[in-house]
Amino acid sequence: MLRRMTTQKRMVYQALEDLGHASVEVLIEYLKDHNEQISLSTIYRNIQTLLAEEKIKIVKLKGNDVLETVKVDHAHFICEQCGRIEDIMVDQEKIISKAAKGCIHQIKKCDMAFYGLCQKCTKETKGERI
Amino acid sequence: MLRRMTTQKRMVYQALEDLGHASVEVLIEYLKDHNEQISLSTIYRNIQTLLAEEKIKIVKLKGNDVLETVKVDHAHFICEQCGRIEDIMVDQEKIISKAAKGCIHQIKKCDMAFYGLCQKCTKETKGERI
DNA sequence: CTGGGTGCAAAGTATTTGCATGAAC
DNA sequence: GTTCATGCAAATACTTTGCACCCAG
Repeated sequence: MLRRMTTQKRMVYQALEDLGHASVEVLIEYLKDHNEQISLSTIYRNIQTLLAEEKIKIVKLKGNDVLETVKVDHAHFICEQCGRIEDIMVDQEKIISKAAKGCIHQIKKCDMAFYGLCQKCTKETKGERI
Repeated sequence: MLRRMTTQKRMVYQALEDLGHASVEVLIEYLKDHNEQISLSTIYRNIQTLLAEEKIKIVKLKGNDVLETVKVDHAHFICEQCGRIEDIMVDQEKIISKAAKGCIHQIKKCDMAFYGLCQKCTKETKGERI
């Protein structure tokens, strides 16, 4: 089955590029806000199509599903206070080889998410203490 | 609001202990199969309650949500071939301190999932090649 | 042209909620 | 006894699907 690139599909993909990370809900809201001419069912269908084509992927961060375009391997940082999600680079190869040592299985790749306080929230928290 | 421990809540928690990891669907099926006297809405309500009490948590592995009881920090290994999910131990402290070096944010904890071929599937795959 | 894609509305699923009754503490 | 939890059924998401029409390749 040949996959076509359509206006709507481009809209969905572009929205995810713009947003960086987005839940289905946020993605839909974004598309509506930008007055994009696209129906709900088409959004859902294109999410499925793009997932199947591996142009986007779905990850669970802090208990919520978020979509993102497929990028080079990276980990996520999630601020527990403001909810901000950011990409961070880590040496996945090294971590995988470390983990592989204590593991009888053959590890190929990994997903990582780090949680904590972002720079902004850290400053604000310190400020409160004065 | 005082949280009570009820028969049904115990059933939900126990089922997750027994199963190790389970999607909501599998959990429901398990409870039904064991002829447990519990209604659907109570299952959902207890999942919410247990999550709020942090007695269980929800993680996304290979695109699916799974529930598990809260255990000491561990990572997950997911076999890409058979879907088997297993807990593996890794030195999270070390990984966090490594990640923290290249990051302007304050990292407190992390979630990790490793993907690959489990021991069994590795053997089977090798067998095929002979 | 032709077959995959779209919009709409309707159908499915999954999850939540209101209310009277039952059971922890 | 209170107050929270349960069961049932109804309500509310959220997502998928059937179908006629449309457009990318």
